[in-house]
Amino acid sequence: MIEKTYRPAEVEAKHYQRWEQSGAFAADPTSARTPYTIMIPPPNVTGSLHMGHALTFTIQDILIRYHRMQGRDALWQPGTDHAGIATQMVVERQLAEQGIVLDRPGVVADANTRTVGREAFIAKVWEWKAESGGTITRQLRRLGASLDWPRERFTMDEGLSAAVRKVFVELYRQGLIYRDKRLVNWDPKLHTAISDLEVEQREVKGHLWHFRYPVKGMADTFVTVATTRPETMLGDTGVAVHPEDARFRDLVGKHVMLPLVGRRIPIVADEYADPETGTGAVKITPAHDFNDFEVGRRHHLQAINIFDADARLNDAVPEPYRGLDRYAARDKVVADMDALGLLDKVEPHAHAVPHGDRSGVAIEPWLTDQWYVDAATLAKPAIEAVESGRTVFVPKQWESTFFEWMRNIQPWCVSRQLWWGHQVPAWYGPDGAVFVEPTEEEAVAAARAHYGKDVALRRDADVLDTWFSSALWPFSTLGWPAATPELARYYPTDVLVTGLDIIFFWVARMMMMGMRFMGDVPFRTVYIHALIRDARGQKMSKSKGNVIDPLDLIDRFGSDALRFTLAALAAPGRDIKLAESRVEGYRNFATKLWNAARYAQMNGCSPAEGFDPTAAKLTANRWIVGEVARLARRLDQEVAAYRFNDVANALYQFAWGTFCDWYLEFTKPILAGGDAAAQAETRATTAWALDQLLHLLHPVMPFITEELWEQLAPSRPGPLITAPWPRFDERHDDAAAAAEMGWVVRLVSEIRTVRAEMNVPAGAEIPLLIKDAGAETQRRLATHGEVIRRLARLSAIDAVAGDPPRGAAQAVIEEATIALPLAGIIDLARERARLGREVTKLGEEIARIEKKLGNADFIAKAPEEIVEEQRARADAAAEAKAKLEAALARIAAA
RNA sequence: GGGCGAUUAGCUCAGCGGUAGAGCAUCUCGCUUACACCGAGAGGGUCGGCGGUUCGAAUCCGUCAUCGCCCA
Repeated sequence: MIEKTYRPAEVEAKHYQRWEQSGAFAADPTSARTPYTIMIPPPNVTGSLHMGHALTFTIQDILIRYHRMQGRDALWQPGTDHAGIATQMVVERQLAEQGIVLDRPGVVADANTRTVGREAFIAKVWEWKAESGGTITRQLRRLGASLDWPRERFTMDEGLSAAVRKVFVELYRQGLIYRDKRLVNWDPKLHTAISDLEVEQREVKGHLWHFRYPVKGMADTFVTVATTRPETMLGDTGVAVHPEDARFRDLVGKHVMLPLVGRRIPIVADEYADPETGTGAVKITPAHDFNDFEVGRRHHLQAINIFDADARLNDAVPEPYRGLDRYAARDKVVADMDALGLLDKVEPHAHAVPHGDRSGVAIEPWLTDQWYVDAATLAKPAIEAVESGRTVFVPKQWESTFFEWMRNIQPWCVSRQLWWGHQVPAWYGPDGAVFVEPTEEEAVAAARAHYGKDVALRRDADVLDTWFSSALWPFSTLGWPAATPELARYYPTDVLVTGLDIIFFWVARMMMMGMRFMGDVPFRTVYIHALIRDARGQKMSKSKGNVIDPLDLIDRFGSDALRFTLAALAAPGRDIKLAESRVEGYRNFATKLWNAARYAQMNGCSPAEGFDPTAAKLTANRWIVGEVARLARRLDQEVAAYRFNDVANALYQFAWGTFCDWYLEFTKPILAGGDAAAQAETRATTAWALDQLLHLLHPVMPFITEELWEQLAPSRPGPLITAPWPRFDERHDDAAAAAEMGWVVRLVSEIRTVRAEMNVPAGAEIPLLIKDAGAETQRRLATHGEVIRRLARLSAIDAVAGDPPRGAAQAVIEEATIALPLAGIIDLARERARLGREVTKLGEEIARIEKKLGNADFIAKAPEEIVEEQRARADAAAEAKAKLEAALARIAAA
């Protein structure tokens, strides 16, 4: 017996365990079925489930469960990435609490601290991973995600690491990886280069300092430059002015004497200097600004590095400034310039300052030796793959974002100054010669061949960007470089699902590497979903305190309710504002479904062996069969178009509206009545329709549907998760039944409206009279009288030949006029007013349509069927209006 | 500064060339044995402004305004 209320917590744990243990999530490389593959975009191993995850994984799970039921060999590949910086930070912080610091250059251990070496540290990270690294994978289970867990991979696994080394070596040999000295985003706190994508611009209220630089050889002549970073002036090697700027034309080619330093630096003409900004002259510090670096290159200016790894001033600056932190240096430079009378003015100035997204400190453009991937070359085939449609973006508009980024892609700095990650497979000989090989043995052999003897080699200390390994994910997880059956079968995958915030991280890099090493796209479709925001549209963040925890919502409302909410809100191309009331609403929906199942069970509606829905005889039953078929077809279309909001809405409307509000109500008089055959057919149909609904809902609400599937029948051939997706054909449709039940619905609704407006007590049973009923209407009344009586709370239904009695409330339904004789109950004035409003409304509609039909251009140019439709509507409205006017006349006469 | 997107019922959003919709909220009535996490009914919108294309525009185009996001 189904309990009175649904308790998600127990049900969810039970079914997830059963599914997982029974192998229901497993792909089968040996099967003859067509594969359907989704690679999980690997979440960060340090991460825990947030709303963005909940959305993206709900969508992926819907797709996977749907296609699994469709009979596809579904592979949803799980795993996590090693998140170099994030993981290293977590473990470093833990060690710091115990007074242990990494033994890195510049680190001095005092009496209270011990140091840990590289190998020991890496061992600590693995320990941490074993203990705490499974958080997100456990949480994904709470969400119901049906990942093929035994296939779980980690980017630092041996197999995936071998793939990384192979790719690095091959790209190096092909000249697509090289070492270069360029400006990188340097994080002075974490002591590593970081990617552009890990840099966030933060609006900072700073100042614009105006410095006067004396022009050499021209007494009392100064060039005034404005800067937000005074301390960098110690590294200035030029001043730029716009070539068209008349104010400075005479100064181009001359030099200024850099104050405090005493360096003679040139004034150059470069379009980078904006005459509208600041003073129109701009100081150039090639070693510490990306734009200045380019200017410096164009004019052959020296690049003087003035910072060390901590962003303290180094020995390249005059003695008094050495060793100062950049902010202390700023104060001192400003004070010293002021003392020299060279500080022209200081203005408040709000500007964007790049910050490391992990460390939170201002990043420093810094000249270092790093490893680079020639991304522009790798991007070309990826761009072509999207141009030619081999990979398609949904929604399509994201393709332009992809192109924009890929066509302007910069060299990809892949080295990081960390310990946790894939160490660069490069070894250096005593003279600096580099040997890039997959293994140390091979490097040693290469060195021996090179030097003619064994020499001591030093391995490059850097590790690779986490995204380097993630980029290989679509094939490295399948066993590449080995030619596994999985690789042959599941690559290219069907769809990559991700949010737009991460489009470049995953999509771009996986595309580049997939094209290069597999010769084919990694995924045929890229589905980009929206970002989740809070109810007010703000980005969720811990600092704002507006984070909604998906696990908290699961605890309170159930996993299915959260999943349904996310699906319902996942309209393509729009941000999602999540309000808790929505989740609550869909929890109610789950309860509604639960209760509908209880009703079915209490009335003995259990699945009938061999029941053929197309052979049902009762109109109501034929109707619901057709409605189920219509819903299933609709869902197929919506899933194919990735319209998850429409999937959810169609299910909601059908389940709550069509099935519960109407069909189950229709079954009540039949099941309470006497006809045994009708009862048996109705029980079987109810059970059947409910079963179909459970199938159709399962991808979105897997837990409650599985539970009801189990409880509604004593034995089932298997769990719902592996049940085949329902398929229907035209034999399931019955247009006549649909028309007939539609009429019943309209009639009942009309009577209810009149009752409510006339203030008929809800419990009162009143008679219904029908005037001018045609043969079909009479037949329908005879067939459905009982249902109509019950749903509209009528005492009797009678056809009348003449006019209904005075003082009856009236309404029109098709050719018939219905009357509710309420003499003494209804307020005639009120009824007159009501009918009058109806007549006016119809009159307005008729006038609108007539105006259209009176337009010769409309008749001439609009499609025939549109014109016909308008005529039909005008006729119907005119007929209804005539009947209501007659009804009004009868009242007026009373 | 460049690009993208949004502006539709009190709120959150669908609809994207031919009758303005949903959920929530509001109001009225109702414990009619599946369900008060419920049922029945109702009210509420000149679809941001202006201009254009079209027989016809919430829907296409232009422009302005406001608000977001991304990139400089």
